[in-house]
Amino acid sequence: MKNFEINPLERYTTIFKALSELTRLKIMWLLLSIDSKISVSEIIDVLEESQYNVSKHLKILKNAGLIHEKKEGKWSFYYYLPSEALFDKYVKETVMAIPKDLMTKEIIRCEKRLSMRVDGKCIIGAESDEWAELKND
Amino acid sequence: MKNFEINPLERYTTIFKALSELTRLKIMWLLLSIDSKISVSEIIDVLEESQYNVSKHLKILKNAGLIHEKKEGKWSFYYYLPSEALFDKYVKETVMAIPKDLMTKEIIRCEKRLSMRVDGKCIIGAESDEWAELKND
DNA sequence: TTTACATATGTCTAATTTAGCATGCATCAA
DNA sequence: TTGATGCATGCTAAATTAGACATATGTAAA
Repeated sequence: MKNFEINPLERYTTIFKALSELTRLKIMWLLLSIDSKISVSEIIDVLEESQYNVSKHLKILKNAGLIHEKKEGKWSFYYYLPSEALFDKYVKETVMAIPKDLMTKEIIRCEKRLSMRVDGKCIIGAESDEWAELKND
Repeated sequence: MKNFEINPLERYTTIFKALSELTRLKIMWLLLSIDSKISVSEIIDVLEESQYNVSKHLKILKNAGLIHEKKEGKWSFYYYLPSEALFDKYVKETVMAIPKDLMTKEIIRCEKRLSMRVDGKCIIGAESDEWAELKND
């Protein structure tokens, strides 16, 4: 984690930088939109990105303080936790102000992927046949 | 100027990227705060950055669509022009939500520098003795 | 028409960032 | 215990970015 003691303004540039990359912006948008946590493999499926990229981008978002992580068994779940800070609230509003139709594909794939959960839990792995059947509709 | 036709989402990542660097964030904050245009040499004096850096960072902000430019004689003035787009409005609110006390030095230097204008015009150059006397108070 | 000034920009280098690949480490099931 | 799954991370090369320096362009003043 970066040391913001040296220059407190860096906390803000770090947040903007975290949102300055396409995959991270998509992840952030999804986490702000779905009112639930999501696992790494689910994000991999939704965004069709490599496991490496998703993991690393999640770490950058997390280090910026934008999202949080919770481990459950072998899964790592990431989620957005509303903050009381004014800046953080506006960051959320800003990202949510991105026109929804630019995220159509991501929304559809995310809904499909999350609907495969059993009892609200992420059960099915990234490479499952069930997802393979669904994902390219 | 970047071609946002390829992926319209890049318009948004480009804006976040423009704000992800310290000097540019300071410039943006100042332009949002001072309800007036400001010349390149005034910014150089206020932020104590090189002419090269200020020019280049201004160009990045301008290419992101965050600020605008107006040439007057040998001066180039930059300014913020409020936008009707929801995203742009929230970007402004977000930047303005940065605690003011993190910009104290910049505020003071900017007020001093702008007070040196004559008839609202930027007259005195960056290297003038008058500014040299004031700037290190 | 020189000269000074304000600004932009091209080149080089160093630092940072990104993706691909491979590997390591848990956890869980068989 | 073995193997499979979910995830993190170290290494490398490629791409991007930032700053220093030098120079070019345009304007205004002498």
